[in-house]
This record gives sequence, structure tokens and C-alpha cells, in this order.
Amino acid sequence: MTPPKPPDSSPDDPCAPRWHRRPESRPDEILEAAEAVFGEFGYNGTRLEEVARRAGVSKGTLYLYFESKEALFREMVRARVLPIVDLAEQTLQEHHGSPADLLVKVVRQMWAALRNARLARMSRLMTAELAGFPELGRFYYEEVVLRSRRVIEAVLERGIAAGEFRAMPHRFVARAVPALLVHQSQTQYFSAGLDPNPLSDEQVIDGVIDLVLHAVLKPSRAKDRTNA
Amino acid sequence: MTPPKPPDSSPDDPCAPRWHRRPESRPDEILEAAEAVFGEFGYNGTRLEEVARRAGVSKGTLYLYFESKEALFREMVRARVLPIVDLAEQTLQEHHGSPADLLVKVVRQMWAALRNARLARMSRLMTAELAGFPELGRFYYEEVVLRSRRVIEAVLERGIAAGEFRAMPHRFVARAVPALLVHQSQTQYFSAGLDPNPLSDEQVIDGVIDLVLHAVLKPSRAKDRTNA
DNA sequence: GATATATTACTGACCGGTCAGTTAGTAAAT
DNA sequence: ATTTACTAACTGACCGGTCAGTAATATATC
Repeated sequence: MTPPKPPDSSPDDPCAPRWHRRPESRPDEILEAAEAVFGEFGYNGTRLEEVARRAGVSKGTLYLYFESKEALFREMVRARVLPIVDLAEQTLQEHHGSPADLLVKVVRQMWAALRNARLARMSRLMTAELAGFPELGRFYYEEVVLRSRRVIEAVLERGIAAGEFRAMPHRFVARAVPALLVHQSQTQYFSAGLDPNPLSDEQVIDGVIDLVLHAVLKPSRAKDRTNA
Repeated sequence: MTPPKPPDSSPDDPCAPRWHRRPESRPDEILEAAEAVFGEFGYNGTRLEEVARRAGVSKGTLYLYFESKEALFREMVRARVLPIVDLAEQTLQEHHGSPADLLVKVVRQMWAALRNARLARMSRLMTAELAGFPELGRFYYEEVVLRSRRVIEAVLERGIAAGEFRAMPHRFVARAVPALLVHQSQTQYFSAGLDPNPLSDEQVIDGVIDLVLHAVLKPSRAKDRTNA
């Protein structure tokens, strides 16, 4: 996880200082620990003492860098999730090939992010806990959900304009694609061990792409695409 | 919500009894209140005192009928969610028309259940809290998730056997269909007021059906079906 | 039908544990 | 010597669960 982190507590040299002052690196270490603990136990289930323990500091230190549990949670979301949305938008801007290729690319990229257990936990956490935090809910919805959806929408519109995609209720489809990915990743993660016949990551992503392309491509184009 | 519930506290007649003994109806009233409160605040956010208040009893009474908070939660899930799965299975058994019709019927039925705010809350609650309750998680996964999926799987297999549906990774599609419905209902409910351009219930269900039929029907059959 | 007795549904004050947040004080750095 | 990063002990609110007691009803007795 975090190999190059020099432990504060060096091997038992009684003269060595028991801790170091590292105000530069503390915030990130705390966010790291917060991500793990919130992801594992949910917002309410998380004890700040546990976050502190994993970050290698005391509970009081958390309050030097974050003003409350909620603020810590919010900053953690901000730091860990937004970069992924940035990436999707960048891909959209830079791609100049066929819309179908772009769609596959974006879907694969999102899936790659979501199959990372950390992100899967985060997205579960969001649907789970956001109802209790209106302000964070608004932030997450606008900065993550809406921006992701707009990327998909733009791809679909390009495809329709290019005559590659059929006329479709693309406002709905733009919601359906992230929904599929998010829900699958949540399910995969949560139901490990419960499903008697689980799908592999490859089966999921292949399934999503198969389903989406069949739903989106003009029938005449479907055959050569979906087996590519 | 519950119109025919004679209030325990009759209008201020000082001689009227302050409460009545109604051991038959208490459990259901408590489950009713529990559904509302758990749905609103989540498992950890729920105070049993609030459940008691809404059920019109004292907190101690809860423990006459349910042995703990967790038991109350479990019984509530059992009582409120299972009937819906029963219905889907029954529809599958009784239908004898075309597989495409059956698929549409089942999807509409599930959506009708999920657009009920209670159920939407329940499904959100499940993804939110289940990680913390392994036993309840197993129960829910087996009795709700797997059974629902099997219904869809059976429909798809019928359609393939009848030559109406294309060859497809139906194990994946059987997961995708409930995923779409569940995720949409959760989003609709949660994001009320956040989405600048929300979809109506009809747009969602029409979108799901459009998407699913396009993904599932053999191309030759698609045209006459999806506009029906 | 009135009164006494037994039963059980229900109440609400209370307890013990938990945990977010505070603060007094200590160790490191300059 | 002073400033600052950090610790650890502490507080107070909160809440799940308990239980001694009370109010409503059922039954028995006259």
C-alpha cells in the first residue's frame, strides 16, 4: 500500500525521538488512512481513533489538520475521486477516432478505476452515506456524477452526429452506462463469497461493452464491432 | 400511510385510558415505523426511541417484540422486501406469451416496486449497511438478489430458446437489468433537487425497456418491438 | 354486578459503554 | 528561549439495552 513511509517509531533505540514533526506529509497520510477506514466501516462506523492509529498519529493530531470528522470525510472524497473524473474528461477531449472506439475506451477507463477496490468502496460509501450530508451530497453529485454523465453524453452525441449510433434516448443511456459500471463494481466487491457463480472482471467489462454497443450502434454496424 | 389506525391517545378525555393493550397489532406497527425510520436515517443513524415514538409505544415495548435493534432490522427487511420477489417469480410461472412481452412485464413490475419510495430507500439501505451485518447480508443476497436475478435469467433463456433473443452473455445481462433498475431508483430518490434536468419515471422505464430490448432482441425483430 | 385477585402489556427512568471533540502539557525544532 | 507539532488524558453527549413498577384487562368469588 504505502511502502516508502519511514515509520515514526524506529526500532527500539531508547534515545531516538519517539516521533517526528512532519507537518508536510501528515495531511496526506491522514487522508490515506481515512480512505481505508471510511471505506471499510462507513461513515458512522468509523472511529477517528482508528484513523489516527493507521495514520501513525494520535487522535488530537487529526484536529490540527481537519476541523471535524465531516470535513475529513469531505476532503478525502475530494482528493481521491476527482482525479478520475478529470481523466475521463481529458480522454474525451483528446480522442479523435471513431465514437464507438471512444465509448469503449471511456467505459474501460471507468471500469479500471472502479475495479480498484478503493474506488469501489468509495462509490458504495457515497450511495450509502450521502443522504445524511446534504452539502457533501451536492458536491459529489455535481463534481462526480454529473461530470461523468456529461462525458458519456458527449460521446453518445458525437456518435449520433457521425451516424454511427442509432437515434436513442441518449439522456437515459448516459445515466445507464455509469449505473452499470458502478453497480457492478459495488456488487462484485460486496458479494465476494456470497455469489455461487461470480463473474470475473473480464466477463463484466466484456458484458458491459457487448450490451452497450448492441444498444447503441446502428444495427447494420453491430456485427463487425461487437466481436472486435 | 396508515389511515385506519385508531390513535392510542384519544382526544383529551382525562378519564380515557392513556393506552390500550393491542398485542396483535403492535409488531406490525413497529415494523412500519422501523421501515420509515431506518429508511430515513440508515441503521446506525436510527434511534430506537424515534421508532418507538412513531409506533406510538415506549422504547421498552420494542424489546417485548424484538430482541435487539439488529433483529428488528432483519425482521423488517424480511417482511417488506420478500413479497416483491415472490410476485416476480409468480409472474414468471404464470406467463405463457412471448418472452419479450414477459421481459417487459417483469421489468415494469420491478420498476413499479422500486419507484415506491419505501422500496427505493430499502435498497439503498441494503447497499449502505449490509457490509456491517454478514448474516443479514447473506440472507438478503440469497433471498432477494439471487432470486431476482434467476427470474431474469429464466426469461432470457426462454427468449433465446424461442429464437426471439440473440445469443448473448445472458449471465451478465441478468445482472445488468436489476442493476439498472435499482441504481436508477436509488439515484432518482437520492438526487431529487440536485439534478438540473431530471428524468421522469416514465422516461426511466421507457429508457430501460428501449435499452434492454435493443440489447437483447435479434436485430431483425428490433424494429417492430421497441416502438410498441 | 360489585369486589378482589391474577395476569400481562406497557412505561420511562436509568445504566454502562462509546466516541467526537477538547485541552493541558510535552517533545522536537530553530 | 521560543515556537510549534504532537500526545494523551479528559469531557460530555448520546444511545442501546434493562428493569422495577404501573396501568389495563381477564378471571374468580361472592
